[in-house]
Amino acid sequence: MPASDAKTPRERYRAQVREEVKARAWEQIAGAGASALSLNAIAKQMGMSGPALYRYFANRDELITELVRDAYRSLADRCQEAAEGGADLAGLARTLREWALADPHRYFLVYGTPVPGYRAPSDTTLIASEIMAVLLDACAADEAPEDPFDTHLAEHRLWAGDHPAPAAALHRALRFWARLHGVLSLELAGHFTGMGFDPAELYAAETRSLTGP
Amino acid sequence: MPASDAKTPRERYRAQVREEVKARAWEQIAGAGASALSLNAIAKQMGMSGPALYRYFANRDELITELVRDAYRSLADRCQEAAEGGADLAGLARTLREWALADPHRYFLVYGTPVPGYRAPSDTTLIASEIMAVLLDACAADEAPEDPFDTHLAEHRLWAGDHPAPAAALHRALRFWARLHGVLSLELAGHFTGMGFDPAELYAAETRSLTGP
DNA sequence: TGTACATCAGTGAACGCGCGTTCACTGATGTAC
DNA sequence: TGTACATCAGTGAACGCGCGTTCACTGATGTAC
Repeated sequence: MPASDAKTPRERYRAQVREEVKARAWEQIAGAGASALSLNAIAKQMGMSGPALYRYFANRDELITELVRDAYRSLADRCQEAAEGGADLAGLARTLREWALADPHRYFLVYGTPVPGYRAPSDTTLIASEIMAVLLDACAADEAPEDPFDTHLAEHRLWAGDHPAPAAALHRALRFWARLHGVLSLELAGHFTGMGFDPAELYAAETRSLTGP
Repeated sequence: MPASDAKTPRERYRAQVREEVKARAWEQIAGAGASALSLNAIAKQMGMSGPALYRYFANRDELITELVRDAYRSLADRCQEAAEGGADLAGLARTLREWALADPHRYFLVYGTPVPGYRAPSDTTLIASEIMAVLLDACAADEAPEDPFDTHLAEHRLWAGDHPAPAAALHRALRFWARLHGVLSLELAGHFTGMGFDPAELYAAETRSLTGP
């Protein structure tokens, strides 16, 4: 029997059920947050008994891990697509915002308050650095004035791996994350509700501050 | 009997126990997050039976509300002290960071992922606007170049109440929140760990971006 | 093509746990005469 | 100063709930000869 990607019907079925479990899990997270995620509740919603899920996930933590991985993966994919489509920093900023607004709980699962008692798997770091690479490419294409922080980064650039971007570009990348994340998480956590201005405008202004003169 | 602030021994005792309950609650939040807060566990830790706490708090939600209020209050106080001490924007930025680092969970309770199923009481809005007023004072003292977002803010400044700050100052205030919050929440959620650079330096760089040329 | 066997999905009962909350109660502390 | 009464802190038992997880099992689906 040669090595093959062809899936047996059983494998296909397994994958299908796993996907449905994850879909229900997202619905549940959307309703009550990640810490309220319950295997029993998901099973009930799918018309199965609780223990049945243990055929598909070793335990609750493995399910959460899978969700975090998927969330991260989807952001990385969106960023790479955007970059291949020729997006600049402003384009990446738009991509990030669209991704975040499309599903705030997915955003929070990755960038929000850490889920108590949950330890992220190490391979999410890999995905994070994929995203960072896309961002650094976009940052390296631009020029920025010198800043004291640049000299700090010039000596602390391990996190950039072997990416050839100059320190000023690293700084731009961090600025990108911090500024956009600042607007997004305040907005998604509801801190702008009732204030009357349009968060999208603030997001746009912060985006300009990254790419402007 | 004239109206009086003098507390009876019983009142003093009640206040004392309430404070200890809250202190234990913070310890618990520090360990497992706000959504894992348990009245029974707090009671046990204090050497009392579970129902005893219902003498002091109507229910779990009231306790959380009290914690949120206290957290907000303490930040507002720190900001006002700083402002009275003549702090400028950079000084306020330092105050915010010190407050956040002193107790990350307290920070998250206010600015982090919303606690599922919990609705913040309306009077926290009042405290939030106290903080905003301090910030606007500091922002009004400075000048900044025109930005398209300023014109948006000029027509959406209800959130600033009757504060006389010009639109550019409102913009600076929002920038202050968004940029500093961006660094802080990424840092506190652990997204910079292992990257090798010093988050305090990034925070400082972002602070400069608020007050610089 | 049919039969014998292995694999695997799903069930139902059970375990032990901790939760928020109520209730009727005891005992100590304060108040009024 | 002493006695009678009201107030209130705290207890222990109980209710109903849902959780994650294990276990022995049934029954259907696939595989090998």
